[in-house]
Amino acid sequence: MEATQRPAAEQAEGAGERDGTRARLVKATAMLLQRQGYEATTVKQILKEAGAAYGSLYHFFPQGKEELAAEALRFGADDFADLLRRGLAAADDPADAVANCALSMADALRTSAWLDGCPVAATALEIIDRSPLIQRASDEALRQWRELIAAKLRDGGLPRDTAAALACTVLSTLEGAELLSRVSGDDSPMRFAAEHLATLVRASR
Amino acid sequence: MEATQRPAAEQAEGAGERDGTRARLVKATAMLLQRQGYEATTVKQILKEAGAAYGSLYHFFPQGKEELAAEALRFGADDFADLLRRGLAAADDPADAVANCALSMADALRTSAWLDGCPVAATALEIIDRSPLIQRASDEALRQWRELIAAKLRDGGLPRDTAAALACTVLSTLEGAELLSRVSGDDSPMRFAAEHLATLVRASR
DNA sequence: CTCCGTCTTGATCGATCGATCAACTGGAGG
DNA sequence: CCTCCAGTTGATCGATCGATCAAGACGGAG
Repeated sequence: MEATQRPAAEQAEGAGERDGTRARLVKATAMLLQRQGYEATTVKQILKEAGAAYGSLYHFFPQGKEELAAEALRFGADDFADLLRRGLAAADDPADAVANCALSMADALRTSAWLDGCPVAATALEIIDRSPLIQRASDEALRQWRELIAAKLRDGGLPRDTAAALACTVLSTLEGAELLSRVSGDDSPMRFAAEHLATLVRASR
Repeated sequence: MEATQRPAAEQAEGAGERDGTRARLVKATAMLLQRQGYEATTVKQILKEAGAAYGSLYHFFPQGKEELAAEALRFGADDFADLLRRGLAAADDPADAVANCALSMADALRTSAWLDGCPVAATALEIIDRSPLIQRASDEALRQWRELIAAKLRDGGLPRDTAAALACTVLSTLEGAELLSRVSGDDSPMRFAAEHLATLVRASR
């Protein structure tokens, strides 16, 4: 059985044409998970935001909210990966590149009234040991982002192991600075992170 | 055998709190908030964990779960502050002191199966813009910890502003590294943070 | 046209949520 | 002895949770 037949029009590209019901569900869920986490996000809220009905959700995601959330996290992860790629590509010097990422996040946070940051942090923290499916999706997102940063550090001349460890700390600092910024409603933690991460990267070569 | 049924702590010493039902509620709530956040923690779970009944909760906390959670966050914040104080006091050099804090957190996480870390992070992220009471308690906790770190950096000779900014990033990195460690079930992000934070502090003087 | 699989609709389900409340307990003070 | 009341108990509330399902709309194939 090689099933998987879908309308070619909707499967073709992820972007472009107006979204189908499935895509709208994923998008709406990704936004809600990013802003208020998993438990605080209700199915009703998702359906309203996506303009869909109950049955549609369970048609595309037979396992319900949990399966949809895992898919939404993967969607959000790709989105955030793009932000990192842009920030990293905007400077040759890895130190400047990392600082760019932090400043991009500071911008996104400020202009969204401290709502839009990392798409998995809130969900990941509350789901630990409660949903293997979602925890796994979160873990993969974080590893994907780490690797993006590590690659830039390697290009900058750092040895493989050094780059991997440093990339891990860079991501830690970005995530933590976002927490502090969102809670306090002030982007200075994010801007301090930009400055200090540049210092740290320079000190590591 | 029938000597004293009550702990001697009943003697009121002004503001001293007895280790009674109220204290048990706060303690149980603090633990649950730390591990699974606010929305995932149910009142029933709290009552079972604390060995209390519904009425007792609403007797001590008329505003219910939200009021109890805010109190529990303050309790947990003091607990975590003690961990930081011990880590910071264990070394004269601020760089070593900060690394100590990270390693202490790594220990606590590993020995608790990645459950016990920062007592406010999970709750803070999901509650943003949903409960001013709890968000305020989270913000105050983070500021308290920042100030503990900043004081150590000032003692190490850093100017006031420099110390404040650096303390902010130190706490960001600790929080983010805990996120990565808990999600991946691996304390290396926390240990990398220890190493890199020491490097960063040394590079800042 | 009919047939059939894909997708949508919303009423409805049982479970569980946070919260309320009247009844009760036991020790302190008169 | 009695009253008084801080503290406790658990049944019960209405609301809402995530999930289910029968019914039907829609469009392509025959």
